[in-house]
Amino acid sequence: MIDGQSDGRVQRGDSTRRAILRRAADIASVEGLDGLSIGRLATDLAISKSGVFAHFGSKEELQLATIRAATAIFTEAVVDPAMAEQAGVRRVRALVNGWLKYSAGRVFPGGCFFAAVTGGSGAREGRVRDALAEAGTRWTALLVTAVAEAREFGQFGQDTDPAQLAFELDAFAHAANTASVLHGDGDAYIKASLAVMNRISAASPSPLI
Amino acid sequence: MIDGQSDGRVQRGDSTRRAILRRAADIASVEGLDGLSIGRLATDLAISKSGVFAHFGSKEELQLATIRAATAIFTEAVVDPAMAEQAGVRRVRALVNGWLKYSAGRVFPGGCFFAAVTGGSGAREGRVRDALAEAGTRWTALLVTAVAEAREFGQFGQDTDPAQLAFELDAFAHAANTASVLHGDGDAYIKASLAVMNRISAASPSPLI
DNA sequence: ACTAATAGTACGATCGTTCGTACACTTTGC
DNA sequence: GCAAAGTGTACGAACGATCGTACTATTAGT
Repeated sequence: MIDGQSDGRVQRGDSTRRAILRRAADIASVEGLDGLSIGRLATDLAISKSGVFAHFGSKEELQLATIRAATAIFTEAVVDPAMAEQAGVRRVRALVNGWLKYSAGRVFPGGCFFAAVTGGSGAREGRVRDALAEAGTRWTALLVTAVAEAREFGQFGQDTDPAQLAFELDAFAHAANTASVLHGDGDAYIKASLAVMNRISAASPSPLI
Repeated sequence: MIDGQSDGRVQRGDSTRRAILRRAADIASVEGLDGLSIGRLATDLAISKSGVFAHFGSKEELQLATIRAATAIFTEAVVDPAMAEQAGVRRVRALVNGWLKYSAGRVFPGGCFFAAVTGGSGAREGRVRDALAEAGTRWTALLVTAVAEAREFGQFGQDTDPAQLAFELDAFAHAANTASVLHGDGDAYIKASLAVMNRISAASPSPLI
């Protein structure tokens, strides 16, 4: 059959693959990408170890696939809704607030997947680190672009540096994630929201006239 | 001999113990506290595995001792110099700028030890996570206190919320650390410095009169 | 029959941990 | 002063478990 859609075997394979990756992303968000183990995944999902292994061929490939899966989940949870907003400051708000909701709502049990995984894999060299760096770069670029658009629309002052503003907003969000995960401090999200609000209004054009 | 100082055995033991912990902190700052392995430490330091093990009795105890050692290094690098400054906004600046220098200068090869180690150990339960949480709490409290003092001195407006301001300053610092470690982005420290400067001057009393 | 997904088995390596032991040093009793 | 007893550090070997990976069946869908 030419149409791969209707091969039940492949469908079954895709389904278990998805299950593996969803579980892998959850585990990694708590224990890091090195906390992943093929044997443990197999036990958790009641699959044979070799069955899990066959899907990826190596642990590094499993880690990379996990990063891709987590990226997709993140995109669906944060990026897509924000891109549905109109460009400009509304989208900037949607991105940051969506991120905060994504972290607070524990889309991954360990909070933000990338924040959890960066420590422990972010300082090493190799394809895993590169993939993480690229995911980070894409997110930053998205935020910078959104800010730049808002400035073009006159919603931020001309003296606003998009990269700088994006850096600060992202910093607030990540700080809230860390505080929540490590200290169970739910107020951190309120602090972050407040900081974001104030920072955005501070960047509004001619606030003093 | 009553004076315990002169027991050559203990001195030797302390010296190797320090060497183990220094190396352990460096490794953990790159690979996380789970990346620590007794066997690897032994190999790196040309000590027997059991020799390393004997110093701690369990891996968890090694991890806890590593956290304590890293805390001491951090305190010496960041806290002590800042506490030597006069209380108030100068000390606030010294704390944050000292932290940035500590991160940029790679006192630990993986950047900030605690940032690196929190992902992967921060979301789990147990004594290791508790120790990390406590270290974080102490640092935050230090920063909040410094801000509160500055406000008492009239260096920040009365409407300044110390916890909020501390949260934001700390967020900038950590964001710079992450960007530097993950993307090799040295400009992040400049962004963070700028953000800190602006945020502090925004909190200065009556800036618009 | 052919193919794709999964299972089964086994491998070498490394993990944390537990032994018994050797050596260096200190303290004690004579 | 000097040997005996005690203490602390480090060693080497071995343990059971788990790791990633490599094979060869087996099962199920086309």
